[in-house]
Amino acid sequence: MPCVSIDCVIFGFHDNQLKVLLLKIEHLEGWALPGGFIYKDEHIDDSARRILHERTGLQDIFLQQFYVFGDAKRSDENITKLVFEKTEFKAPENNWLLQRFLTIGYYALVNFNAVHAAPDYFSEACEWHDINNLPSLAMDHGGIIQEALRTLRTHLHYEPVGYNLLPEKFTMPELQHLYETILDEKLDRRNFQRKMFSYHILKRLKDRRKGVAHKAPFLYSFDLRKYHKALQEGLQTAW
Amino acid sequence: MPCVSIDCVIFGFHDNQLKVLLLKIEHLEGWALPGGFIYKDEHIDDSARRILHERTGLQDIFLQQFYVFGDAKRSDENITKLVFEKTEFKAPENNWLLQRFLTIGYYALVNFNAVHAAPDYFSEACEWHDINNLPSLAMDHGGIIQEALRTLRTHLHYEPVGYNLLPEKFTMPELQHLYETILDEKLDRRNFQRKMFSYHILKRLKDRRKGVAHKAPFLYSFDLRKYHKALQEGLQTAW
DNA sequence: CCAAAAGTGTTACAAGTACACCCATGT
DNA sequence: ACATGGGTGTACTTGTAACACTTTTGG
Repeated sequence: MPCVSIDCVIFGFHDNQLKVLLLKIEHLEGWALPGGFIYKDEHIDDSARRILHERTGLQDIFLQQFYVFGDAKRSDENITKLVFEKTEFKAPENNWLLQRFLTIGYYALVNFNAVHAAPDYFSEACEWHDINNLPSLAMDHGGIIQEALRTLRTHLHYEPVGYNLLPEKFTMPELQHLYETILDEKLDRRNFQRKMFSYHILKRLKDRRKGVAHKAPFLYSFDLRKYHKALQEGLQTAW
Repeated sequence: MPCVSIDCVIFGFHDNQLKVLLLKIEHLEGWALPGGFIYKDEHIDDSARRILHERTGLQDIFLQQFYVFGDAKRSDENITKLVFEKTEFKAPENNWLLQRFLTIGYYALVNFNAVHAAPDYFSEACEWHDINNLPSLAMDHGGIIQEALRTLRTHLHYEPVGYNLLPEKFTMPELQHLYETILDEKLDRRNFQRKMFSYHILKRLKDRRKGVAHKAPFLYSFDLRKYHKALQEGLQTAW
């Protein structure tokens, strides 16, 4: 479909830091969000899923539309246009690829360790970047990331989030670090645990994390049935 | 811009009922949301504002993007296509107007009494309909209205809303009815008032509503400075 | 044996909920 | 005079926030 693209803000969690997957495109200065176009007969959610799969190899990912970026001037430094200008590829005069564009923002939550980042034809690199230490970004992609983060923070108050970002088994402190990183604020250990328990979406496993310094913490995993129920119905209490 | 439209769900409040402004289009069975297209050099928010102004004569209205409807099959009964089929107007073969469409949903909150509904060239009528008694609707417009209502209900918990839907002066029971109508639930009179006061966005006026049966209620209006501050920062406490 | 992280419980305060009485007005 | 809706206050329950002690483990 002409004049509309999809851009995905793909969040991962690693080393207690929130990461975003970015592409370095040849002949272009800044980094860019993985994006793509909508096929003629495709639901836009399927387009986003397809783009995500191409880039990460992952399927069945938490993915959500969050905003349409429709400033008329946002295409002034259109990535496609710049690439065309610097390569042998030529687009027909007045082709829609060179014109003003809308982009639909989706954000995705993925398990960092399960991702195999795959640069595409036009990309030199596909890498994770720390949300607090982003490189210079093309077009309005910096703003798109900030808006995605804002949305994620809001959603954190109504929906369970950890399942998508953490490995299957995790400790309570790890879950807490995830929340603290997303919200960018310190939380009280004891109150956090009580709140999490109150959602009834966690299963405490028999074993503990071994081999780490200090007291071995319990391992947990999500009770997926209850987790998805909570996702649908929302968490009754906000933060 | 081809293949993308904007549809506005325009909410008004009248007779203690929540209303939506709908168009009856000639040669078309169902009613439709006021919608339109995006000019080449226009921010999509400006497009929405323009469409709203054309239909209601109003400016400076509360207007907010809430979702993109991108099901590939949603254009199977494309309004434009149907109108073309039944009139002398002809579009070129394979014109984008006949193809698959995305629509960006905006919702607007307007003062019912200030609106002068204006049917456009293709419309027989432009009328308010009770949200609980909607006529049959074209395409996926019924779903769009439901999603807008869902969004409005959610926003009601974080943002002040009344200013856009009520006349300048109003009583506390009127404000409460508005909230009850949007949320579709009864609220406690005393707790509602306390909560509203706690936001510090209301000014109690000197006079009361006269000429009604029973005890004359106070009139209030919003403290606009504080109201807008609350809009930006959000209301700290949810419901 | 000790520093550092993990597990657990209690108390104080704020917010939300439920509820009852008095007052003013038009009929 | 009275029915009806409007104005206000108080007790109870629930949720949130602050905080301290004990346990385990690797170094």
